[in-house]
Amino acid sequence: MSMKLLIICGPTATGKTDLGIYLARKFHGEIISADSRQVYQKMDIITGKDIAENSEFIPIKLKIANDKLSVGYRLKEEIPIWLVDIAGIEYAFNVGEYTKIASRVIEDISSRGNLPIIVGGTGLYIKSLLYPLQMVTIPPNQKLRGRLSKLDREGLKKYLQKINHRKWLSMNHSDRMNPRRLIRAIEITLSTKSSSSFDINTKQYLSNKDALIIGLTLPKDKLNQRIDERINKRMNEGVLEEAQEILQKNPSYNLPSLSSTGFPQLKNYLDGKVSLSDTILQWQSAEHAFAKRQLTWFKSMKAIYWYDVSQKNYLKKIERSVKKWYTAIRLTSSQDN
RNA sequence: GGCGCGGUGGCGAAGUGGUAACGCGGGAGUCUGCAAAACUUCUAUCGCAAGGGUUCGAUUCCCUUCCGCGCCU
Repeated sequence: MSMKLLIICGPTATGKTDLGIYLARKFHGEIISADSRQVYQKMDIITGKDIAENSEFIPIKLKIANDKLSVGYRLKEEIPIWLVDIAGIEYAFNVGEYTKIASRVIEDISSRGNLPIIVGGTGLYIKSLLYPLQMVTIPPNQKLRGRLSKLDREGLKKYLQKINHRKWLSMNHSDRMNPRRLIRAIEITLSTKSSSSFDINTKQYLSNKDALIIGLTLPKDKLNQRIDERINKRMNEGVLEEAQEILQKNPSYNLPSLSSTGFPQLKNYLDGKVSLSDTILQWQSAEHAFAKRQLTWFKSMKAIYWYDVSQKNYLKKIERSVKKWYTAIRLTSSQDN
């Protein structure tokens, strides 16, 4: 038997979570968030978690590498949403950890006879679940990164060319100009040389997967309009207070969590550098740009079935095709089992 | 009415007698452990308010007009 996995992706503000809950209710599903920012605790408003505050976090014991992370779920309308609020703001969460944890959770849900539904807008996280074997699982080396971050682009380039010229040649123009990518490339070649720390236990858990990928989208102007409305809503819900509180507790600003869209803008306002109306405008256009990047990422995933959320019957259409997929017995691959 | 300053791409903003920095915004992309990140690339081609003049050549100098801002009466 192949394992069924439903995936809902798309840019922000298209109603992915609502759809997830709707489908979860129909098909005995549980949601696994694929969102690189909603993994952080406390950032409820700015990150748009949209889960009632009184919904408790229910931890689950799973054998995972890191004890700083608490794996678990929160309920929204009685549907579990996994992998939200699992890390502290000061923690640098990353794809590798996501892949490991999420795959365990998927197995867990599946083994209980429920349908795992991945919901999120972080394209890389979703990709990492679909093609886990290709993901090189070498953990970040903070010390090395610290040292390398002192080099400029030329320095990084020369270093990489020296230790792994083949890798350099394989990179495209954009990546060659990208310090982070250069550092990562160096990190990988050094670590592969020194030790055999390849962590291949990501398993082939999805090698016999049967995934249906649904993409939610909107015409550009409508999408931007929704984004703007959402930001206004967050302002009314008190993002400023939330941001203030976070800033007071986390003086170090180069945390991944604090690079979330909106945060730098709000920080500028709180520091008295920008007016409130400008802050909102800046946040809006940052969010528009983010949505655009999400869209270009998802555009390249050919397996996605797209639905325009502004169309009338999209819900029914989705439900119908999910039902068809979910109840079908997979015949294509006889190697399963 | 008089005097002064200014009118440059969607916005902000440099600049020069030989034909337009930069920032924002916008478009198109990259992507295998920071991905709501980081990075690449494109984005004024009868052009620099309008008209006239000087000049081999003016966005840049001169004159006039229009518009904006400030001050004065």
